[in-house]
Amino acid sequence: MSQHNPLAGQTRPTHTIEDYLMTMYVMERDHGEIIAARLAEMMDVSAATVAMTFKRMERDNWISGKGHGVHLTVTGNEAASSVIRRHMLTEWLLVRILKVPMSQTHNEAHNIEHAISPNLEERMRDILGDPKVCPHGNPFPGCEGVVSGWIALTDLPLNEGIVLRRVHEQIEDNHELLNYLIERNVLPGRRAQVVESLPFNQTLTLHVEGKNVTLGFSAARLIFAEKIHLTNDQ
Amino acid sequence: MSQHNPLAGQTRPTHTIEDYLMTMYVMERDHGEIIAARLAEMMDVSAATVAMTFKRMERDNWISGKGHGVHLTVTGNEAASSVIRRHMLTEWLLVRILKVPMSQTHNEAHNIEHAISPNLEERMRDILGDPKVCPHGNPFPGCEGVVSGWIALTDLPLNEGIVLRRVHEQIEDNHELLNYLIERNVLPGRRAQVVESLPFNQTLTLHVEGKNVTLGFSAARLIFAEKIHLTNDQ
DNA sequence: GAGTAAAGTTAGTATATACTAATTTTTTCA
DNA sequence: TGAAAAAATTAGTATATACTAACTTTACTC
Repeated sequence: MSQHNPLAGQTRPTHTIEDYLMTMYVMERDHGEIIAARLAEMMDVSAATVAMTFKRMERDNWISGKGHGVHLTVTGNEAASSVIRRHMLTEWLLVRILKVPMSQTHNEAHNIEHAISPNLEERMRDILGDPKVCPHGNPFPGCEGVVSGWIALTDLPLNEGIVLRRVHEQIEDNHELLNYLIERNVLPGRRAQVVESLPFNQTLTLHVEGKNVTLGFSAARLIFAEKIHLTNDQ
Repeated sequence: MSQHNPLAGQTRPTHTIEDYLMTMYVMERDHGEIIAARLAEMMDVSAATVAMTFKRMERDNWISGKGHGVHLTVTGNEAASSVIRRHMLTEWLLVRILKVPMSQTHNEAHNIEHAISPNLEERMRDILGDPKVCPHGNPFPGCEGVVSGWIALTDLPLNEGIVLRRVHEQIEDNHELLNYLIERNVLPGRRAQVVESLPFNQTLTLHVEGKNVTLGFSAARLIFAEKIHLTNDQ
């Protein structure tokens, strides 16, 4: 209803549209283009539903372009950035204040993010100290620079000291994998080493907190770390 | 969709249904019966919409009975209690942790309450110390006893020391009135005195924090206080 | 008890969101 | 380039939620 007037671009998107915008934002950020079929998979809806939703989104000026040329408009980008910020701030609130286990923060935040007003977002930022990355290490929109120096596990040299920094958004949506990682201390801030890489097997072994964890390349490509420099440590 | 199966009673109600349940719960608690026309006014929807929604609610076993005989089922009561608890815990979180002004907590919480999972509710209760009333002094479901001794301003003797305890839910939904009260320190915990009552004029004057505030009876009936006893003070 | 006012219902319409099935369009690759 | 695979679209259907307008039923009062 509110989407169907000339002010649509200014109006807050529905929860559903906010979900689409978030996913599309990350897709465009990482791959440069938006494939509706991928979106359908990630959001667990049919391709037909995505097509219909795209029509409404285009009508309401969140996106423009057709087929593989779809991209967020300026308004769409702002709306996506907004909901992603709210998501990340909510995650911090859950982790820091409410002591919600890391395995659940993403899912809980996914419900709450849509219900945060601009005023409340401001209050959260105040209390939580204006973070630049979410608890999983993914950057706030506009803070991509903070993470650009972090290197995928698959691209790191063996047996070198590293600090884990980031578990990509795509993993956050995979509950099983995320739990697997959390239970094994594959988490931002932990010191680690890549001790083995078997490209022919598409696996890699990480040493964290005294134990070895074997990861498939598909996951390892989405986990980022920083080399420990003598001058820059923590 | 989820409402349309045999497990409906077990499933979480939609946001809309949760809103209806909350309002109906308070109505039944305070007036013993549910009048659809009142509900329509309070929720700012047409009577026809309420009628249609009641049909779905009856189908899904949240309510039973017809016309003035409508009431919440046991399942409906539980669902209503649940969302009211989440609302009140959210209000405390906003007030205590995020320092959101009292004038906004109700409205902000009204969006967020629907997005709180049972696990998160538990975490909130832990962190917030299992409160028995919301920041406005309204009782958590099952804790009505805590507030039953509090007396409406209209029923208090003049010039006697009192502690304000409760601003009724009905006032929370009236933004203008709520702001008027908050700006004048008519808030739970404040000491006060009823210094004048003019039934012929349907007004009453309260002395709070060094100033006089004149209230219409319709509001004063919905504000409750406790007499200051020498033995039981705060 | 009759008549009005209040409350409740029904009919018809609209939008957001989803689905399946059937098609069409694009891509990719041999 | 031409066929198979992948992606996108259209058609038809369903549900939750809302509206207005027209009616019916109930309740209250003189």
